[in-house]
Amino acid sequence: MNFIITETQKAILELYKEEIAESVINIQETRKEFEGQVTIVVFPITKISKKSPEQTATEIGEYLVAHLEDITKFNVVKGFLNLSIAESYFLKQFNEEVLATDFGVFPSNGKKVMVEYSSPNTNKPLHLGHVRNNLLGYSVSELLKAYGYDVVKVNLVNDRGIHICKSMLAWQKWGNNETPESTGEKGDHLVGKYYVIFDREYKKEIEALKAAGQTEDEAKKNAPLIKEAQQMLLKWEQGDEEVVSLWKKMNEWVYAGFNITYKNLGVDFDKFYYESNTYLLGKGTVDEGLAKGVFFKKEDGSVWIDLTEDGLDQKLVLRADGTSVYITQDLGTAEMKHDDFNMDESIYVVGNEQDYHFKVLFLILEKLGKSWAKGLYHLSYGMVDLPNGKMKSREGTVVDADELIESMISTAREKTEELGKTNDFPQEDKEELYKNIGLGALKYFLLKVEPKKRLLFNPAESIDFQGNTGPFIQYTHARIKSLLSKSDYKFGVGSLAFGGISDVELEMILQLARYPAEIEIAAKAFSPASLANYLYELAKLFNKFYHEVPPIVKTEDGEVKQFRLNLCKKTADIIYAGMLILGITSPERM
RNA sequence: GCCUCGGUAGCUCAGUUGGAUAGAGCAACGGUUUUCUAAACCGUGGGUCAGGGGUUCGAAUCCCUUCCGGGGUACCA
Repeated sequence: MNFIITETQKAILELYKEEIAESVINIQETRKEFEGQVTIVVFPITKISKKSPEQTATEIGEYLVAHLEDITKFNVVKGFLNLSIAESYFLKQFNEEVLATDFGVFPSNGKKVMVEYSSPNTNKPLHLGHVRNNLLGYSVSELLKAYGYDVVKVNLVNDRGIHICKSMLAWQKWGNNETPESTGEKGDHLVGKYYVIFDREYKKEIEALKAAGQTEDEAKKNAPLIKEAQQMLLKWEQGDEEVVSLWKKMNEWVYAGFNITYKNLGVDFDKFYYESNTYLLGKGTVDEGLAKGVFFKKEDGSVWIDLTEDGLDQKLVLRADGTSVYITQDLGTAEMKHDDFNMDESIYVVGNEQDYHFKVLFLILEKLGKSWAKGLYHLSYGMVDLPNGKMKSREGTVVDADELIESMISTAREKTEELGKTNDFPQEDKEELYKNIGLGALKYFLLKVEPKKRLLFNPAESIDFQGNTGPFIQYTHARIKSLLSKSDYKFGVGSLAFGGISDVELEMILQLARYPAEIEIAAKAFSPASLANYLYELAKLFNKFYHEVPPIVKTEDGEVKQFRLNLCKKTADIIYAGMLILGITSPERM
């Protein structure tokens, strides 16, 4: 549409004798209720024309029709100049751009980006909140790949700390040597069970101490269990053999469990980092900061940075006893990751409760003069809430990832069998299909919402399979595939000459042509949600088209048939590719 | 208290740099299948875009302010 902007600039120069910036020309798609396809908003131009909006629009309209062959006519509604563009223009665009094999494929941009996501704690199984993180991280990675980046997916596993010791201690005390093998339980669930047991017993002790006259805070500190857990952590840090081997054993159980969940979710990683290897990092960075005068030391020996000039607070970066805090580790880890991969950009997919932490982290790295600090980005997303509030692993009020996946698949099975769609499928294919549909519904449900918004999940209401859902889009794809196979489709660029394409067909061309721009928008915003909504609009439009047009398979006119089949084929291709970016597979049949 | 992110239909959500009468889905009601998959399509009803003020030819969108909700707030990660 650039030619319209250029020509409008010329029109203004000729009519009103003034040069005008491209940005002043506000161009948009014409609303359906008006005639035309492209609209120029002329209000901003009236300042130059010194005439009424209607008169300005009319003058420009007349100029454009006279000078551009592809603009056939125009109409003016208030300050809106609606242009009708020749059908041949769109047909040409469709045949030459949209049907090209490299349509929507971005060449490499030569940049490397790291996406860090998942980052689980190894003391409990994954829940719905983690699922959102994983799907978002995976999808953003795919999106950036599609946009031309070289992507490295990493997982920084939080495999050490007091929380792990809690599970370990409870298992030692009450576990009776249970193992995943002996119980048949998934390893992460087994370990999580002891985390819950710890919390339950710990609370009992707190209550007892409170009954004995201690305050809540005292009781929390003095409970024997928490002291024992802290002892255990100390031993772990000292390399105590018994503790370390228990830690290794239980972590292995958890990893085996996570691997299954990751596989079911369809997410993967190029590299794992373990906090047990990185938690001592960052002290060198602290020294560097002190030397550069970015940090300062207090009398007690603790190290701080003053960010009050940046509207933030003073922040501790190293304790008085020389041990690190969270941000110390993250400073060190950031440097290490950069040394390892030398990436241009780095995305941290982490929940919004850490907004402040990352703001501080990035600011510190910038103040330390790290050239790569400006390429860091915190992809912050909202919590997943249940109707009665937040999920809490300790209290067992969570939607478990494995159970959720399982229930999505069985719902897909029920619905599909109810519809009788898979009666002639081999058993293996059926299971594959149910998995694709169930996960398609789940993934789309979570990804269609803008990341930063928090999201409500009501376990009592099952995730839909109709309307604005994954299965709806998958269904559209399957429908097209069926149609193409029945029509014996062969690719061929259609004629430019034939007339009479309908409104829906025109809309489809426009919607299809938008795909590369949508990838770009989504990639720049790190937002699979906008892509998801685009794909939904495309699928919806296709279904409308499918109903309005007489059966394509039986179309007599070869050119019309070819054109319509091309529309179908391209729609299926884009749905397939776009859904893959969301991590969703679109079946051939469903 | 301060910082930060949200508040759009009964519910779940779209709404790019300010543009025309704010859109979908679900739920409710009604209709569509001798034709390529009805997980579809078409229609009806449903709104003080949290409230107020301002800027503008024009505000869900920008500014100010109040209310409600989430999160953070210096030695947890």
